[in-house]
Amino acid sequence: MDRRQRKTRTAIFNAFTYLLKTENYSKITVQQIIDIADIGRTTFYSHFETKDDLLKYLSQEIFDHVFSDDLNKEKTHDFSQNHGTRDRIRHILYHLQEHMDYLPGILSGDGGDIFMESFKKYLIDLFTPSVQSADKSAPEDYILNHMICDFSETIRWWSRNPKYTPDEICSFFLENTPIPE
Amino acid sequence: MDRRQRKTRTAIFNAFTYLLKTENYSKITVQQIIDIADIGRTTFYSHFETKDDLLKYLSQEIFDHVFSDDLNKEKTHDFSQNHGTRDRIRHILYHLQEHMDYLPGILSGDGGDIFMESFKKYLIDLFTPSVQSADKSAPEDYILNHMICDFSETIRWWSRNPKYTPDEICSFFLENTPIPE
DNA sequence: TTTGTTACCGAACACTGTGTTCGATAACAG
DNA sequence: CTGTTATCGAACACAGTGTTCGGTAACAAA
Repeated sequence: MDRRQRKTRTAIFNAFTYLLKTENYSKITVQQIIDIADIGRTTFYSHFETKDDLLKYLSQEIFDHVFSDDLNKEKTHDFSQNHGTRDRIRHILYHLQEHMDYLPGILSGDGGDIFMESFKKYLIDLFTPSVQSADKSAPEDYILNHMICDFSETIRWWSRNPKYTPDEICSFFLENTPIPE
Repeated sequence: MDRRQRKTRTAIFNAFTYLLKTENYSKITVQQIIDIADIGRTTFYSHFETKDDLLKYLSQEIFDHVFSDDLNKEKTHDFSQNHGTRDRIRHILYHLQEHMDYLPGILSGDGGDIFMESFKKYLIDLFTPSVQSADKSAPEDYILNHMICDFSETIRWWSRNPKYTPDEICSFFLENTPIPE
């Protein structure tokens, strides 16, 4: 990839995350991003189709970081279906902590929908084994949805109460959303 | 209140809920509402400051309907703190079902934030007793937030799976978000 | 019925933000 | 050195917002 392309791309991402620290996604305008990234209007639109498009790529970047080695580890030693789920959750929370300063800005309103759409794909892999081994009358779909919602709400809550460690957050989560071991 | 005012007000609400049945809140424009309500532009803005403002009033209207007699019932015979919570939940779900056709349109994206801001105030009253009698290590604030999120997500799920009865939904909810009796 | 008030109308307006076009410039790769 | 490609900036059309203003018609009270 052209060095110029890389530079503008990171400049855009930096400007975007910078703005997300103090403003909700919906309130941020493309013009603001352009001004702070200090690039031409045309340049922005040659990289991303819309603001929503930009958020999709940013989300993907986050997930690549948060889930990358976690998934590898899981696939190599593939022991009983949901043993180790707790470790995986802790691991994800650990990585997620690094993005915590601008995550609230994403998770609110329309941004939340875009982010969650991708996020859910990963969480489905994480929680499906637990759902299947759970013995409940509610539809699997409901329980899965429930766990995903709990997890993402936990992250949202964490971003408002950042004093807690990933391990504490993991305990809070598992205490209130029991996962069969 | 002037009959003309009442007529336009309900015309606006009707147009709004009509649009919400097929479109998400964020995508709806004031112009669409005006066209369908068949009123002048000036008239709309003399009733509501913005689209967000309109949603706040609509939400309030919904809550007035859903929580009205429920709260009365609770205040008259005020027995042990959280006995009857299940009944109250069932009762709320029953009323909520009537608005289910346009609720998904509200709950997505920015609309969801506005709706939930008011909704939470009611749910805090509903769940706080249960949280206090729960014996958990997580902060009360976390657990309360957790329950509120579970409940609203249950409603969102229900709106996508409308074939279930309020009683079934209530069971699903309580099965996965235990409330101490 | 008359009269003063108030809601509604619609056309126009200023404003903000979006996404595109085009020609010029400068960085890049081979 | 040369052809390619990313960037730039200014201008543009467009969509949506919220306001202003003068005219009209419904209202409520005398």
